[in-house]
Amino acid sequence: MSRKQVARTAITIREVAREAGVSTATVSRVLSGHDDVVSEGLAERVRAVANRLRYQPNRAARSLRAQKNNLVGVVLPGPLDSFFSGVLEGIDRWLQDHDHALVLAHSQDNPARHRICIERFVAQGASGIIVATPSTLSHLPAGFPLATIDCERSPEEGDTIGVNDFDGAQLGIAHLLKLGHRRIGLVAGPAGIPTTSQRLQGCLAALKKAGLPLREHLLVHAPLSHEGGFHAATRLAEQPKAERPTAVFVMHDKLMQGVLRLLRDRHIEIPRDLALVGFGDSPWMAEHAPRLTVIAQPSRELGRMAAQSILLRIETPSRPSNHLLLDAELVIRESCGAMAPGPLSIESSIYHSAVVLPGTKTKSE
Amino acid sequence: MSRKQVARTAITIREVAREAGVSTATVSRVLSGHDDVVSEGLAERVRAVANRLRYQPNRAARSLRAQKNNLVGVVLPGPLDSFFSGVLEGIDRWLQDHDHALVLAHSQDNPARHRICIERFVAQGASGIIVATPSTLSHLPAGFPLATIDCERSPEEGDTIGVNDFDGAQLGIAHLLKLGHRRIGLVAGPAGIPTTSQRLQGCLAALKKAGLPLREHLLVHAPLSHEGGFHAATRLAEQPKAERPTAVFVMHDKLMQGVLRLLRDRHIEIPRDLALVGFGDSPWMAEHAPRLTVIAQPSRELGRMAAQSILLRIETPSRPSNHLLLDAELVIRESCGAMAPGPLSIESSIYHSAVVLPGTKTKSE
DNA sequence: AGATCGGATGTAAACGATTGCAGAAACATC
DNA sequence: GATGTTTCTGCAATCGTTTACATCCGATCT
Repeated sequence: MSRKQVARTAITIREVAREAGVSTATVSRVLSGHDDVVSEGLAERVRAVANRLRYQPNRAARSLRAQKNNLVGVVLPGPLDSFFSGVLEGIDRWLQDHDHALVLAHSQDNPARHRICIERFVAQGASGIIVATPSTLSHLPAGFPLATIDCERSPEEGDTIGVNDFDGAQLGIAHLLKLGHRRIGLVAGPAGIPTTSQRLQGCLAALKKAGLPLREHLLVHAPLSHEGGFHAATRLAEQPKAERPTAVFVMHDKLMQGVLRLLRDRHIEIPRDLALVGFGDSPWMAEHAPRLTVIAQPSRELGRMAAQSILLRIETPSRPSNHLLLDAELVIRESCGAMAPGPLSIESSIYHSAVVLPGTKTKSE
Repeated sequence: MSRKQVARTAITIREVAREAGVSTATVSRVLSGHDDVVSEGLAERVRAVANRLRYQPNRAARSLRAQKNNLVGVVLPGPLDSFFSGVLEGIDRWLQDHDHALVLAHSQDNPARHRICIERFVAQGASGIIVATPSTLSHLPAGFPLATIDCERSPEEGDTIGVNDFDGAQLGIAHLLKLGHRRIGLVAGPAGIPTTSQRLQGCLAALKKAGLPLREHLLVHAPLSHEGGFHAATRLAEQPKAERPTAVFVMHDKLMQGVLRLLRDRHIEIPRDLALVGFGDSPWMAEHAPRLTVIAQPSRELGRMAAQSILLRIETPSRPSNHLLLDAELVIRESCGAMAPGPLSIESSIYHSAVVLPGTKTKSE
């Protein structure tokens, strides 16, 4: 009688209970894993019925009762570059494997919007929030589960996960030193932001360790843009010949392409005329001709750790906040001459190419 | 008496009601916009109290009651390239502006995972789903609000939003023809997938319109990878000199870098020796030296339309499914010689560069 | 004046899942 | 056989909102 219409409403625990001839309590106990108090036979029967009916517990009801929905809010800046894409993927993967869902919001690099995103997450009752945009976070309840990625924050505001920029930069310089370079140009991001200074300090430490001084005229700061990189490179190229660097460490993805442009304009060939090391994990750097040696940030790993942290904190709000620093990695490719450029190995990937006639049918419209 | 502890639980509608001296029904009516039946004075008082207490309605309860949570699931393939990032941003923006939240899941290019993602969304009671990975969708309830982006599907399964690859490709060829090129190399994706054939058909149409035949030996299919592009370009470069193309249309981001590599290996200079047109909107193509002329897909727009569609469908499940095709756009840059390469304009961006002393303090540890 | 109407507010029943508590068997112990 | 113990299952309250329905009250109409 009740199915005079096609069942438009999802099936509930009550229907499973009725069908199996038990109470809803029993069904709940079986399906929620508290089945250790239910006799095995019954449990089996209930499971069978639930399965047959394709029963899916209603999340809203569950959240209401449990006073927590398994949602984790993630706030990212506007356009997702490869770094944030990696982070996002890492977060997603961990959350999916741990029965949580990822609610995404772009702050669009707008502090007001950023604020709104966070407030909305709190209002929606998100269990926790992961933020990857440095900004003020004053407006969330004290003790709210929070993790920040790669943005320096006062440690008392939740967990922080970051990249060890200092050691990463050291790696880059050390590599160049080992290849015999002594005049190394440094193209850094804008002074004053933590990432820039960490990386710079790493460079200095590596130089010092080798007993070399910093040549101040070989250090250039630039805003994080194509043009920034271009002009920084210009400065280096305009040094008197004897002072000109034999290698350059470009400490940000966004600066690299401008640098490359200048090198091309001046017919400076990599790695013949100049060794080059980048920082970041944009895929294009791996496929650029020549392929660029870089310090790669473990972006996926970063996301994974952030997700892990936030879940731990949700579980145990009182646990002391922890602060992770993941190591960056030196990926040696062709741009320092440390690896022969060589031709692409054909066997490195399955490929095919064929000529096809233009008669191929495709449904138009 | 009730606040012997710090208020750990969020405040509810009941507290607002008590504080304002009215019933919960009244509060609900005021706050949910059905305040036209409530006298203005009371409504004002209630609003004031709610505001003072920073009352935020509980989403879970609301969802449970309303039988719909305002969540839209989005399934994307594994690593987010710039296209999908744009799509995602477009979706997010629209949803944020329309009181819905974006729940993200990566399918990691894995059909099984893809299936799981969708099932999970359905189980979580998502109001609708947006999919951008072509795959089987058989396992979702008939009539479930669904929108697909840029993957050809049978039209009865929800709304579809796509790019007009046909016209886009025509645009690219037309541009090259206008510049006087007659031998145009075509580097296409793998045969058999809809995107490839649409673009190819567009090329043919443009050639036909100009009264030119397709030169079959100048058409090469390749798998979507660096190597694919490299080998395709190799084929073209190995044509007898008289047959060698004066321009090449590379119809996929992922093929472009391989092509560029070959050109560099053979010292073929762009645009002097060869004109080049790409397809896609990867930022690196805009900043590559030389900057590449491309057919750009309106990725953000695509996302926006998908979100808009899905909300309309959620609102009116019965409405006829619609199918959008957005136009791609020709972005003329330097790689065809149609625009003088010229130096970077300094005034095009605010920049600064400075030499700083290494003494800058940064907190270590 | 009494009946009627209509506007403003409150009452209480949903929504679906979980869980403390109580009750009912089944079994052991004295 | 009565009582205690254990094991299993059901009852019913609960989470916070929304909303159909009842109620109340003042105003209008006859």
